[in-house]
Amino acid sequence: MTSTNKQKVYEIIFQKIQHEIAAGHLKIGDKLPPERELAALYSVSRTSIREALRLLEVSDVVEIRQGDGTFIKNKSLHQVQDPLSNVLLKTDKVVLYEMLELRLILESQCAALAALRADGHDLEKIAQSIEAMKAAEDNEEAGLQADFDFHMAIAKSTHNSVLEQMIASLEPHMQNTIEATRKHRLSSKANITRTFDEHKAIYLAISRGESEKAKLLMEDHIRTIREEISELSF
Amino acid sequence: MTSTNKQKVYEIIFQKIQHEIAAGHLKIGDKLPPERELAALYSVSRTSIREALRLLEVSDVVEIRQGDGTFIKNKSLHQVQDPLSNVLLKTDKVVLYEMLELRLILESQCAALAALRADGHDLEKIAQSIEAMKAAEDNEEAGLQADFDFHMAIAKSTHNSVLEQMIASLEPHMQNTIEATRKHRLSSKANITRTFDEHKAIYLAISRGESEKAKLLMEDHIRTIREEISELSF
DNA sequence: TAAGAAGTATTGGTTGGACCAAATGATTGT
DNA sequence: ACAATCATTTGGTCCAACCAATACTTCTTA
Repeated sequence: MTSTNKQKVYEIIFQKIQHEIAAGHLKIGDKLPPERELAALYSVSRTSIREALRLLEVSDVVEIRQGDGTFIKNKSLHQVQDPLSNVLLKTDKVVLYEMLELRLILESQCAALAALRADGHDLEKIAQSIEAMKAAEDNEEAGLQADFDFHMAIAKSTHNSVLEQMIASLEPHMQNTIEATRKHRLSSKANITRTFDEHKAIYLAISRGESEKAKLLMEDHIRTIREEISELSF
Repeated sequence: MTSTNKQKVYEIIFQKIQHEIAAGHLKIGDKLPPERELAALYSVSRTSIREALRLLEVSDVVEIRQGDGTFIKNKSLHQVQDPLSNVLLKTDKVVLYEMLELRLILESQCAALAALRADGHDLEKIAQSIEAMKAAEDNEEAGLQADFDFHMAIAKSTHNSVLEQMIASLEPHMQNTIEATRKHRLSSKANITRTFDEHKAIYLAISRGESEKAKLLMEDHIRTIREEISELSF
């Protein structure tokens, strides 16, 4: 994944084909359309199809036989299905609190794991997102993005790509709660640096390898978000 | 591998680069020569180099950054020869353990929340899945389903639809690990009731509202799965 | 002198077409 | 009915060109 989070063509094709398998459209033993046909189907080059199929082969999802074809070998395991595809994303209060509860579970553990596993590069990324948020005081969109980047950087620091993907899949909801929290906090000058301070404290705990403290601070951070959102009217 | 056992060019390049790393010629952090240079070095096309690098990337041996280069990320993975188990699908082992780590995080909290929130109907569903698993001793598929239903019933008992959806999205992976664990346990009569006992203990803790105990029991349950799966992969 | 902007170079990503190689299926001959 | 041959299909490899992201260098401005 590029730092701009733009997905590569072969990654997209890789995911689409896995989705076809997960959805039952393709079953074990089935033969995929030939490469040239897939290229036409997805409107990409045959090279991109080959790269995607290579990923599927390495993932043991397909078996590729020259002169014969590409066959479905196993159900997809690598790619976590988009868990939120069936959950209506709106600011309905119940769903919002459930999301926050999920975040509490996932992100507190992310913080704990990050404290144990973050390397220098990870810590730099986390620090950068904090600085970016501070620098974006007058830029709501940049501040929003920097806030999310902070949480994403911690998820990456766990060095667990599945966990990382799971957090990434929560982005729309997180943007939503971050936006609501920031709006609330911008109403009072005393609150403006609050998020910064909370993020900073979490970062320090992670950088010092204080796993349990990082976990508790992240729990407090998300519980505080929850309290503030309950104050807001919907 | 073709039926004539003729190796593909990108497989050869993949192995050569791994050998370079294993021999110490390339170290973690080192930057590989650019793709075009590697193509000239190995007298193959840039496409073949890209396919080989893709394999290295997926194997987590290198990190590829557009506009920057290809960097050695990990030492060459030890190539496991023929897998001993046909049940455990040849997925990327790292991803499997990452999945289990995610399950540990999510499901232990599910158990904790279920202990606080499960009502009579929830408890009955959990109990039913345990009974169903016991009754399915000679029916592998039914036992597999009942095992998964157990975990799903606990997720439902949290009364958090988002969390429930998240667990449901892990079904393919969970089916896989459940199947591998069950096959291992069926090899010894003493082990046959092990899953039943573990599930029963979790159920009792949940039914008694013992949140922390339910959490710890589920952690132990999943950690045991992890250990058994690591045994199977030898 | 330092910081920021602009320009340049490097390197990975994608495309499309051509050709090679392996496997399969169809056709022909015995 | 079977074997040999040929044609077709489909994956493997190659190539050159172009696009996109990142890093580095140079220039400008305060």
